[in-house]
Amino acid sequence: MPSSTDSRAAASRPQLTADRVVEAAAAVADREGLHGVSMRRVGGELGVEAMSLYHHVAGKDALLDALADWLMVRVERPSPDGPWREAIAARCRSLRAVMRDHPWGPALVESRRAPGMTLLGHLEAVLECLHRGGFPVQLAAHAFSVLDAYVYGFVSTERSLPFEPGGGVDDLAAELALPADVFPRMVELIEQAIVGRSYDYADEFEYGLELVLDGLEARLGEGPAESVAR
Amino acid sequence: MPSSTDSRAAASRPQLTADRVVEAAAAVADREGLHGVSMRRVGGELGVEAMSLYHHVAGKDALLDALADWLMVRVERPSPDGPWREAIAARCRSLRAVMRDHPWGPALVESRRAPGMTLLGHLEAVLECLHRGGFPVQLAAHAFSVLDAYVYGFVSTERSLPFEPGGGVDDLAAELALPADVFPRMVELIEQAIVGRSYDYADEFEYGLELVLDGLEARLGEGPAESVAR
DNA sequence: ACCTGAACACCGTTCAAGT
DNA sequence: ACCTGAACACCGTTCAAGT
Repeated sequence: MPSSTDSRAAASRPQLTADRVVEAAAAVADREGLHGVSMRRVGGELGVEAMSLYHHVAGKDALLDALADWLMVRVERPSPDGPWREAIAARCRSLRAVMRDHPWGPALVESRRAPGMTLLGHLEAVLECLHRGGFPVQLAAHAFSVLDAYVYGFVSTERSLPFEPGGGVDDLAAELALPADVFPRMVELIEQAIVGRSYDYADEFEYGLELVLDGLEARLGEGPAESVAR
Repeated sequence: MPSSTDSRAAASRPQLTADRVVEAAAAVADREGLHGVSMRRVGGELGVEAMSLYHHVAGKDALLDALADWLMVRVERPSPDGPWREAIAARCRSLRAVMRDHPWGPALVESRRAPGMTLLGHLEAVLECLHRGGFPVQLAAHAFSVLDAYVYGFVSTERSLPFEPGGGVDDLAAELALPADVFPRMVELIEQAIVGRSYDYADEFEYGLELVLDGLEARLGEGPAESVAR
């Protein structure tokens, strides 16, 4: 038997690494929300004391930075080939899907100060895709800004809206205690737009996405020369 | 001298009320960020122990709900008269201005589960404005969704972007350690779109806002009858 | 080298006690 | 009625000590 790797616990407990720490943090966040991600609890997830984590991550802030990176790795980058509109639409849907699967995502990304390398690489891929699609630099900046604002905003507001997607909507107005004389438009919207037709909030996402893409396509067609000159 | 209001401290320290507690919380948030809003610190802001707050707010969660309400009170509601586009644009700019003045706003709103009465009243005003502008219910729902997603998303992403608005941008690429061979599009964007012209991120907000409003106006013009029928 | 126990300065909240 | 001190169960982080 070798003498260097003979610790008793090593067999049942694989080596602690930065990656395993981040993975554990993601698991805790998925289960208990961003609020539940504490050094002690992430340590517990790995069968280790909280203080052990400090040998692999600089601190909680660094761990959250790494967790934000973990999230962006999961977002599909737009393929630089093929029509830009399809590629960009696909990456926007992917971004939204990742945030839906990990509801703590928007709040985490929002709380981070500087963008990580994975996020920067992702943005680079988006810009490259737009560039090949014929977007001059200035218009690409606009496109990037409005697209990301829309997608992040959508996933952020989606959960705080009065109607919960997929939930029962019959007693919704009653649940919110929305008197029809004070909130007539709101009650009307809930009744007509949700009750009575199979309301899927995913359709809402697509509607806005197409609206934004239409706007960008129109401005792209207005003539790239003008954008470059001014 | 009256006997009911003779406490010594009462003169120097006005009555503690729920409103004053929320106001103090806002002051702490403005000064130290959302992270700094603790019961103990809000109490300290009022010259009172943390436990005293519990006589006026149910707990920290209730205090944060009230703080989110405090924020929405400051957002200008769209006037129901006049053209819808101007009214809606003004309220979007107001929403953004409030969030700029209180950078903890997006994270706070994002963290709240259910919308407060002030937010509901605000949404009602937006829907009423759109209704008078000729929006059928379904299109109003779309408009409301895409507009709020854009505005919230914009203020949320604005602070986590690589370029800090108003800051020095000359050494930006170096600061981010962005090698031009790995991030060519990014470096190009920073150089051409920011350095060399007076880049104001406020313009970016207007650009996207007009794009979204253009899209809504076009869909409104396509014929409201169709939206109602389907 | 990697892990840990004890310790420090913080949290939100409860509760019995003060006025 | 309103305020508070002590207490409880938590935090992130440091540091000296273990192996």
